[in-house]
Amino acid sequence: MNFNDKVYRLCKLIPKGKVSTYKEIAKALDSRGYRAVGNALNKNPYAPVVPCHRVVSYSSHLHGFLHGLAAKRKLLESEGIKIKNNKVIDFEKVLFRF
DNA sequence: TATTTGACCAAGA
DNA sequence: ATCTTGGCCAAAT
Repeated sequence: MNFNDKVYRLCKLIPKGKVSTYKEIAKALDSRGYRAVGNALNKNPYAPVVPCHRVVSYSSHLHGFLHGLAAKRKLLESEGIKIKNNKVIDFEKVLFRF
Protein backbone atom coordinates (compact mmCIF):
# COMPACT_ATOMS: atom_id res chain seq x y z
CA MET A 1 0.00 0.00 0.00
CA ASN A 2 1.56 3.23 -1.13
CA PHE A 3 1.57 6.35 0.90
CA ASN A 4 -0.58 8.04 -1.69
CA ASP A 5 -3.15 5.27 -1.73
CA LYS A 6 -3.55 5.62 2.01
CA VAL A 7 -4.07 9.32 1.58
CA TYR A 8 -6.73 8.80 -1.05
CA ARG A 9 -8.43 6.16 1.04
CA LEU A 10 -8.64 8.45 4.04
CA CYS A 11 -9.98 11.25 1.90
CA LYS A 12 -12.81 9.07 0.83
CA LEU A 13 -13.52 8.28 4.46
CA ILE A 14 -14.29 11.88 5.28
CA PRO A 15 -18.06 12.02 5.71
CA LYS A 16 -20.14 14.53 3.86
CA GLY A 17 -20.39 17.81 5.65
CA LYS A 18 -17.04 17.35 7.31
CA VAL A 19 -13.52 18.41 6.46
CA SER A 20 -10.06 17.33 7.46
CA THR A 21 -6.57 18.71 7.35
CA TYR A 22 -3.31 17.59 5.84
CA LYS A 23 -1.90 17.26 9.28
CA GLU A 24 -4.70 15.07 10.57
CA ILE A 25 -4.36 12.80 7.60
CA ALA A 26 -0.65 12.53 8.05
CA LYS A 27 -1.13 11.75 11.69
CA ALA A 28 -3.61 9.04 10.83
CA LEU A 29 -0.91 7.57 8.64
CA ASP A 30 1.63 7.54 11.46
CA SER A 31 3.65 10.13 9.66
CA ARG A 32 4.48 13.76 10.04
CA GLY A 33 4.55 14.21 6.34
CA TYR A 34 1.65 16.58 6.09
CA ARG A 35 3.50 18.09 3.25
CA ALA A 36 3.67 14.83 1.43
CA VAL A 37 -0.08 14.53 1.87
CA GLY A 38 -0.65 17.77 0.03
CA ASN A 39 1.80 16.64 -2.57
CA ALA A 40 -0.11 13.42 -3.05
CA LEU A 41 -3.42 15.17 -3.43
CA ASN A 42 -1.87 17.55 -5.88
CA LYS A 43 -1.12 14.71 -8.23
CA ASN A 44 -4.41 13.08 -7.45
CA PRO A 45 -4.62 10.29 -10.02
CA TYR A 46 -8.11 9.57 -8.71
CA ALA A 47 -9.35 12.98 -9.63
CA PRO A 48 -13.17 12.73 -9.34
CA VAL A 49 -13.11 9.67 -7.08
CA VAL A 50 -11.36 11.31 -4.17
CA PRO A 51 -13.23 14.21 -2.56
CA CYS A 52 -10.08 16.17 -1.99
CA HIS A 53 -12.10 19.33 -1.58
CA ARG A 54 -12.79 18.28 1.99
CA VAL A 55 -9.18 18.70 2.89
CA VAL A 56 -7.95 22.09 3.98
CA SER A 57 -4.88 23.44 5.65
CA TYR A 58 -4.49 23.40 9.39
CA SER A 59 -5.50 27.02 9.69
CA SER A 60 -8.72 26.13 7.90
CA HIS A 61 -7.56 28.07 4.90
CA LEU A 62 -8.41 26.60 1.53
CA HIS A 63 -5.46 25.93 -0.69
CA GLY A 64 -5.26 25.44 -4.39
CA PHE A 65 -8.03 23.28 -5.65
CA LEU A 66 -8.35 21.83 -9.09
CA HIS A 67 -11.38 23.80 -10.25
CA GLY A 68 -10.53 26.92 -8.38
CA LEU A 69 -11.44 27.97 -4.90
CA ALA A 70 -14.74 29.49 -5.94
CA ALA A 71 -16.09 26.18 -7.15
CA LYS A 72 -14.75 24.55 -4.04
CA ARG A 73 -16.51 26.94 -1.75
CA LYS A 74 -19.75 26.33 -3.54
CA LEU A 75 -19.32 22.61 -3.28
CA LEU A 76 -18.47 22.70 0.41
CA GLU A 77 -21.34 25.01 1.17
CA SER A 78 -23.67 22.56 -0.49
CA GLU A 79 -22.49 20.05 2.10
CA GLY A 80 -23.26 22.36 4.95
CA ILE A 81 -19.86 23.89 5.42
CA LYS A 82 -19.67 27.65 5.50
CA ILE A 83 -16.79 29.41 3.84
CA LYS A 84 -15.66 32.98 4.12
CA ASN A 85 -12.67 34.46 2.36
CA ASN A 86 -11.48 30.98 1.52
CA LYS A 87 -11.54 29.97 5.13
CA VAL A 88 -13.75 27.43 6.83
CA ILE A 89 -16.14 28.80 9.43
CA ASP A 90 -16.83 26.63 12.48
CA PHE A 91 -13.79 24.71 11.42
CA GLU A 92 -13.47 22.79 14.65
CA LYS A 93 -17.06 21.67 14.48
CA VAL A 94 -16.77 20.15 11.04
CA LEU A 95 -13.28 18.83 11.45
CA PHE A 96 -13.19 15.09 11.02
CA ARG A 97 -10.55 13.25 13.02
CA PHE A 98 -9.79 9.69 12.13
C1' DT B 1 21.58 8.19 -6.71
C1' DA B 2 20.94 13.19 -6.02
C1' DT B 3 18.25 17.32 -6.32
C1' DT B 4 14.07 19.80 -6.62
C1' DT B 5 9.32 20.61 -5.71
C1' DG B 6 4.88 21.16 -3.23
C1' DA B 7 -2.59 21.96 -2.19
C1' DC B 8 2.19 22.38 4.73
C1' DC B 9 3.38 24.41 9.52
C1' DA B 10 5.46 27.31 12.97
C1' DA B 11 8.24 30.81 14.44
C1' DG B 12 10.97 35.05 13.63
C1' DA B 13 11.97 39.64 11.49
C1' DA C 1 0.11 42.23 8.11
C1' DT C 2 3.71 40.38 4.93
C1' DC C 3 8.02 37.96 4.04
C1' DT C 4 11.74 34.66 5.19
C1' DT C 5 13.65 30.59 7.27
C1' DG C 6 13.93 26.11 8.84
C1' DG C 7 11.86 21.67 9.33
C1' DC C 8 9.09 18.01 7.68
C1' DC C 9 8.00 13.95 4.12
C1' DA C 10 7.13 11.48 -0.21
C1' DA C 11 7.04 11.78 -5.25
C1' DA C 12 8.78 13.51 -9.44
C1' DT C 13 12.64 14.76 -12.32
